[in-house]
Amino acid sequence: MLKYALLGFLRYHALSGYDLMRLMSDSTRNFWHADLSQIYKTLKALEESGLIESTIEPQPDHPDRRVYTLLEAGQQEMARWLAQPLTDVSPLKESLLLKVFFSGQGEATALLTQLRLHRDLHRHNLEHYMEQTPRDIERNLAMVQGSALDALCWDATRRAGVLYEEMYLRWLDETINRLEALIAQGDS
Amino acid sequence: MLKYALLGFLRYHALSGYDLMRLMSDSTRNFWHADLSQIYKTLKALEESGLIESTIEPQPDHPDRRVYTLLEAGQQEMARWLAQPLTDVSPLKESLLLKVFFSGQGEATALLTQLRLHRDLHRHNLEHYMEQTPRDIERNLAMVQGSALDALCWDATRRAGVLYEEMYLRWLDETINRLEALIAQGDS
DNA sequence: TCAGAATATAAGCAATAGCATATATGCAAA
DNA sequence: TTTGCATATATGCTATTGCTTATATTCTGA
Repeated sequence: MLKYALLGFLRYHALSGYDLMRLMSDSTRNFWHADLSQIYKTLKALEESGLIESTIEPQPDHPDRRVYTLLEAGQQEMARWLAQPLTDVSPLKESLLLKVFFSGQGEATALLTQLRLHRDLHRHNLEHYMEQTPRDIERNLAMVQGSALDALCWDATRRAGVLYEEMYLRWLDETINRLEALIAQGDS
Repeated sequence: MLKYALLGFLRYHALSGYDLMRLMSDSTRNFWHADLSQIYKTLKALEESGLIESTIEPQPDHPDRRVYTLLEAGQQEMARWLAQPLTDVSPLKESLLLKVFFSGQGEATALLTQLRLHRDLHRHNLEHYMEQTPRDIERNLAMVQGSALDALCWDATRRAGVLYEEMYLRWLDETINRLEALIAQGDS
């Protein structure tokens, strides 16, 4: 679905590969991301498919950039995708939970250390989504001249990031408490 | 990381590809999953790498099954993986949120329909994690003769699934309310 | 003047994923 | 007897992912 993420952003505004990478990093990172190499490859494939086109644009103080613009075919493809209902919950992959699941085979104290580290990481993420991401979204919305519905949609996805991090922190606290209690009992 | 998921289960108990598929479906589906074809391919690769071995086991009322057993090298590889700290939060990919993000370009009412559908899907998932998954986990724990720490770890990951679904339902309610309010204002 | 960072583009390649397809055995219900 | 489903194994193949690597321009600070 990287294709649609790129078409989606280009539907707002002509952008370069590097712009797209930064937009994703700012605005969608809690639920979508892509490697820069993947972005360039997919842009190339989209151009070869006739959905977008590009031109080289010199810049005064930076290297030249390749700016991509959505073509009518790309516009229609994006509209088709948006109209298409999503009927399944997408399955998640979560590395930490996989490790927790099998950590009964390891050291409870090592798991505890791991969970404490992740609590800090998630705190940091939460802080970012509550403080920096609203600013990034506001700036990016202004840049693409988004509508009221755009604003609601973008903020709703940021809000999902906030709720997710809060949920994760609650789970981490709970699990750390359970582990501490088990260790205190001498069962490991 | 499918390799480690498979090694992890085999560390408890010799199992077939089909057993592993069912164990994953029962116990880890909120944070890990794999296609059956991938499971078979990975088991084959693990056997070729000398981490596991297999034997064919006839069954009275079912087709023969190939049972995989962990070798010492596999045991050590799993222990190495468990001891290795996970220092990054794994980035998520969430198809619905990607669609929500770009739905400012579509119809607010179509998005509303989509969100209502997902609310039902997530309710169903939550019910499953609260009712069926504890039974599956209890049965599977008994089968592998898990320790108290195993029980805590397995239940903790189920609990993460519960909290995730509750969070998601809360987010869906919130977002549906915001959309309804926007539509009532006539801004879309 | 040079090094480091930011900006900017892009290919190589191995690993992973996912869907489709194929084949077979055995049981239960119509 | 036949059909459908569960059980069970496994390959083909395309798409996607992710990490590495490469190259270049421009600016800033030491």
